[in-house]
Amino acid sequence: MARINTTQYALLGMLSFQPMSGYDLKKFTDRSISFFWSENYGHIYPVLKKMEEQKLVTKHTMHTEGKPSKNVYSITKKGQTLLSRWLEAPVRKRIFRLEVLLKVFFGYRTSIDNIIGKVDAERENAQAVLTELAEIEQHIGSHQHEAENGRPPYMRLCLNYGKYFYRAVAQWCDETIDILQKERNKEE
Amino acid sequence: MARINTTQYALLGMLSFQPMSGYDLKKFTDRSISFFWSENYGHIYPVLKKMEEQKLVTKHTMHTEGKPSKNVYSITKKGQTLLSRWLEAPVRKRIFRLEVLLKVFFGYRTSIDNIIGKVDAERENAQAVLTELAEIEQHIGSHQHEAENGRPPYMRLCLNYGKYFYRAVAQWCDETIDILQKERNKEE
DNA sequence: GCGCCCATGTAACTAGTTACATGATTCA
DNA sequence: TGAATCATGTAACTAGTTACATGGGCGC
Repeated sequence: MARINTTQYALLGMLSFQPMSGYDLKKFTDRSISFFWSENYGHIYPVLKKMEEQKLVTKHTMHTEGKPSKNVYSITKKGQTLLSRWLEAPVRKRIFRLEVLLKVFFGYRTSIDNIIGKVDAERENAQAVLTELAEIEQHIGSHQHEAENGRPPYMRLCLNYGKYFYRAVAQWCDETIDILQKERNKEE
Repeated sequence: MARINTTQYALLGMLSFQPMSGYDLKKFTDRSISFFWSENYGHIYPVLKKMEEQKLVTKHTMHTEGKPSKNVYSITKKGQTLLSRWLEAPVRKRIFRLEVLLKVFFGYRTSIDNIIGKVDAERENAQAVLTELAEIEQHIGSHQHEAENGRPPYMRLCLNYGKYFYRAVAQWCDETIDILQKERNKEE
């Protein structure tokens, strides 16, 4: 069985843009694609090491004045080939698990107010992400031409997904809170 | 650190509706809440065992004519207390990882047609889930009164989430395919 | 006789998180 | 001098998946 390490492909993809260190990769993830992807150091460093052994990346130590030196990784030809093959493979269906819906589903075992609170927290989170997305959009807006350069606006398409998704979540939260508040009033 | 085993709470919640076996729990998950939750045997059985040791559930062997006998688990008082506490705890933020967006994001490393194909598969999946949700809705529609019995329609609220979410995904897919097809035509 | 559903379980593995340990430089 | 940022890494753990092993009963 082919084992698929999604983190590996995420790192290879980022390195296909430019050589980066483990620290850089984490920063890039957190700042640019955090709304649909995350990584942590405890996973990044071991995977980089493994990829170096397999010659998918090469390591170079870089010294910058006034900063600790760092290990910068570059993707190799072999790495690029592997990345391309992964991009062509079908997307694995990952059944997502929504803890908040599990709590709503078991709502009978707790108070309506508790559930309303949980949904409200979800709403606030969705709003916060939407704000964040708007900021990223503004930021890439000013670099649009350099970044896209006549090619498909892939970053923008990802941002769109975020907007569609979190807007839908916010709407559901509003509707749900409304329904639950009416239920609560009925009880009184 | 308090360790949180979400599967454990999912199982406890389901057992709070009625006593079930490992097999029943899997069936329930697949048939009723698969659009936002999943479990597999390799996780269910060990967790049930662990919960029995901790006296959160009790096991009884049930014999049914013409069927293999099965181990039916019931939630205990202690289990109910733990479930309530979990329901009141804040929802843990689980950053979801969307493989399809990762592929879109790395679109420059492959062909537009490949990306269009991936998005199209996503669209078909969303449509299929929407159909499935409609079927579940129809099914619970006929049992509405018994199930909800004047209490908040929690199942329905979960279904609504699914509808909002997959409709949003389908819309994004349509829009994205449209944009990418125009890009492809530009290239020719 | 075959395929499907019922039913339970383990072993091996892949994936991902959290906590800890360490230490440099910059800036207020 | 202390907080923030830069930078790398390991150990221990939690979570989740896949494959395998086993076997009975039902309906066509």
